[in-house]
Amino acid sequence: MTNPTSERESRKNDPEKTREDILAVATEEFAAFGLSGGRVDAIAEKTRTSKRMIYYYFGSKEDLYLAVLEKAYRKIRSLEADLELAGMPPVQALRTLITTTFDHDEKNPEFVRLVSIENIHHANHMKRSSEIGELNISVIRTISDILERGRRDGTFRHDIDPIDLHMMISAFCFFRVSNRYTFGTIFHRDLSAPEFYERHRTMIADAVLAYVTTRDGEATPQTK
Amino acid sequence: MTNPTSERESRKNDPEKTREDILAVATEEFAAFGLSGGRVDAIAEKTRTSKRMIYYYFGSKEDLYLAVLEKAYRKIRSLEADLELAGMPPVQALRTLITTTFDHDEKNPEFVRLVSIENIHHANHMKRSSEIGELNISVIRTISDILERGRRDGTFRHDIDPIDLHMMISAFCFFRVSNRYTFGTIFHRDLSAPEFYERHRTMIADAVLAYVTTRDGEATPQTK
DNA sequence: ATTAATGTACTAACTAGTTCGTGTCAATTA
DNA sequence: TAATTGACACGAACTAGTTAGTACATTAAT
Repeated sequence: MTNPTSERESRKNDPEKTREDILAVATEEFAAFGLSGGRVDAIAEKTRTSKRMIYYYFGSKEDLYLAVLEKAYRKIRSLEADLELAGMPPVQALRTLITTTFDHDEKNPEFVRLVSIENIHHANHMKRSSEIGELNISVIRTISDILERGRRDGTFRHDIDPIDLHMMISAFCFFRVSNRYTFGTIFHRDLSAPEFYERHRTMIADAVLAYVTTRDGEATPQTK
Repeated sequence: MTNPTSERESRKNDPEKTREDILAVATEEFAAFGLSGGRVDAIAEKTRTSKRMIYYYFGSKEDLYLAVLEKAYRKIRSLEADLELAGMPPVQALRTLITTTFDHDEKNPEFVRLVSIENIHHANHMKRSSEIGELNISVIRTISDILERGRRDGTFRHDIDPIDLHMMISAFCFFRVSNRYTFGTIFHRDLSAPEFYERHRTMIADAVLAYVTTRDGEATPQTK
């Protein structure tokens, strides 16, 4: 019935490629429309395989979403690892960490969007993931080390918590990407435009460094 | 036919209350589950009225969502207006603006979530809103004025753009709330816990003030 | 020949939006 | 003053279209 003549297209099984293909398409779909907004059928259509395969490999929509999320986190983790900040003087190490974070978020808006989406869902999928739970504490050790050395050589203030500092750095870099659209609409400024890239990158690093290098007590005046 | 006996519950028409009721419930629903995740039927059930009324007053799910968003923005706008920062010395004015923003985001997580959700949707609804488009530029004027006065009396650096500074302040305050869940899961730290409130509030203000008060050229060292 | 991989066609449940009919109230008319 | 009318406010039940997930059959690989 289905094409009895010669042009019978033969199939090639390639499980890994199929899996990766689905993951890539799903990443796009979920990053674009969210978990509830993303459509399994839409993913299936954009894939060179079928919906059946999505369920064959990933079981459910939610598990597919989790796989997408895990892949995104795996990527950022490897980035932080090979920075070799331990060899640099503290100020330079911190500046490098900040600009690296900045560049990462700038270049990976889907990652930023996926994390935003996961927050809308109260991080419920992430909680179920053994993988993501473990593998993000390395940044904190890196920051602790930089802070420690900066304190010892007298350049950094003494009352900074590493997780707080990480939050501060992430906040800057993340917001610029995550809130692009509302910000752009309200202030008529396209935050993804190249003209702001260098300026914001420097500004963010300057701000964080200005903070960590202020003397403890006299930090900043409460009044003029 | 319908209950011929005495217990005929009479209906009271109260259009404004009905409208407000729907809006309040919809705000919760959309903030909790997003636009695609939020269910019109769920909203209808939690309301003391029916689904018919939602469509009667708001026309469509998307228009209801837009109404929710507009109401949220209307609220923050009124807050910024009555601050009277013009009378304060620049450093104090800026610190007040920062802590006010911080407190607002802290106390209105639904607002933060709605804005996150709107960014997932590329701010497409906001773009259609005449109301939101106009009414948020007042902050920029306020910041411009503070920066101007700070420059004149020699406390602030000269190369700061008011919109950039607003972004910086928003980023800090917003991220803490918007990324609560993923952050909490990864670092086992509940950012909504009261023990961090004062510390983060001070930290954020200190960081911004440290940045704006650094001398222009020597800002922060590129290397140690 | 047995298992792994894949495609087609389907379904059960859900979901945004609608239909149709009823209750409320205030202005108008008798 | 009592009855009438019509615009607005409201509710229950329904519909048409979608959407996540599956049953079943078929083809490749080892």
